Amino acid sequence: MPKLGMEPIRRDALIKATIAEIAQTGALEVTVSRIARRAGMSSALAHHYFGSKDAMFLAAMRHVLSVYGAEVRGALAAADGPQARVQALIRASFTPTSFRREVIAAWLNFYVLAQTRADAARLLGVYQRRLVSNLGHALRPVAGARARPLAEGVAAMIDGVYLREALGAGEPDGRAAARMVEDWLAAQLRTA
Amino acid sequence: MPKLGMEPIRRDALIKATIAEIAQTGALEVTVSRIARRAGMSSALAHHYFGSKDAMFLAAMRHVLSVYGAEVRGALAAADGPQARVQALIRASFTPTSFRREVIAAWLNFYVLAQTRADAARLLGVYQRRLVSNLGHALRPVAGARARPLAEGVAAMIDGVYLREALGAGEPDGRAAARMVEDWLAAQLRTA
DNA sequence: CTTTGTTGATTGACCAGTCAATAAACAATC
DNA sequence: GATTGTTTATTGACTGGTCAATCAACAAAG
Repeated sequence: MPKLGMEPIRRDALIKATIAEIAQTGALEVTVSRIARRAGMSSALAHHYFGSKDAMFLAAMRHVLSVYGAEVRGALAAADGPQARVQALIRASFTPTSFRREVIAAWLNFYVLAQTRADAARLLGVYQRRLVSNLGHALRPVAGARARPLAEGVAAMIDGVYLREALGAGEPDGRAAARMVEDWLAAQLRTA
Repeated sequence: MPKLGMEPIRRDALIKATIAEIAQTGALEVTVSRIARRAGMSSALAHHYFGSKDAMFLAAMRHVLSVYGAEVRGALAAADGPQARVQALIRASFTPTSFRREVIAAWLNFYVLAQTRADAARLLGVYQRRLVSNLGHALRPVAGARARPLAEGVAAMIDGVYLREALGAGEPDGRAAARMVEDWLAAQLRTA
């Protein structure tokens, strides 16, 4: 039965199962056994590949963050000019890939984890600062000295819209969410 | 040793200890024993008064939400005129009472809890809708038909600023946070 | 002596992590 | 191409510990 080269497949399955399990049962009740069962293997194998439950959490976080990071880079590469770059950054946070119940739930749990776990906080901080930095640079040609505070406002707005969608009843609407942030930013830019 | 009339005192101590413990150790590792010890009693007594761990969580949530609700009502009562009411609503979310690391941490954990626990979601939903509703009514005289979408934007902004402060390194600065939301709203109102 | 407050001890369940054992795939040697 | 050994994949069974919840018993106050 055992086939070689299973490691990457198993790791991937476990990471996805971890995210799914966290989203479904909440971080309070996730167990290695449940994750492993969802990923179609024994809990012993999960330990074999990740060593500990904590390591699995961290790996899952890194996965979510790297997917998001890739999306941002892709959108930036395709953007032409300052306005387009700002728009790309905002919309990248609300693409169908990232803006799904499951992924949103993962982000929420990562926020909570980052409150007490230093490594999680560090990981999250990197991405948060990068977003503000990216926004700041993109806004510089348009807003000059106001670029930095504006970038922080946009970042806050993105997070806030994220939250409300995560907790709202209906299906998350990425297009509407992005438009909201863009509208608010546009109004800011129109005021001297 | 036993003194009569201890129930309200014990309940209060347990609720506060629950919040403190969640903030300190994170929702993943809270145990009834730790909470009870922090509140100065045995775990058996904690069960005696609340019946279950879940009930303690819910009671703690209700406490945080009721404190916040009282603050909002107080601010609204003292406000005169539409602008003052909007300002009061925004600032009430960032008073020193509510805008402390510990309370922020509690809110974050409640958000996560609300993803999987129906009663928590219901409780949170009531307060979220009330905030948007309050903001909408206060904005009506100033913004007319735009009041509702503006209210949703302000609410999102409040949540977002909350989040970023909760995860930032420095001490939360409520005054600056409130000013930021007010500035963004002012810019929105200045555009037809 | 009943009500209220309080705890130590106990229980039953569960969980993270370990380990020994098995089985396939691969590789080298004869 | 048969033999032998090595690596990788995989699991069932086990362990040490912890936790939520229960209970019996005790102490004060009315």
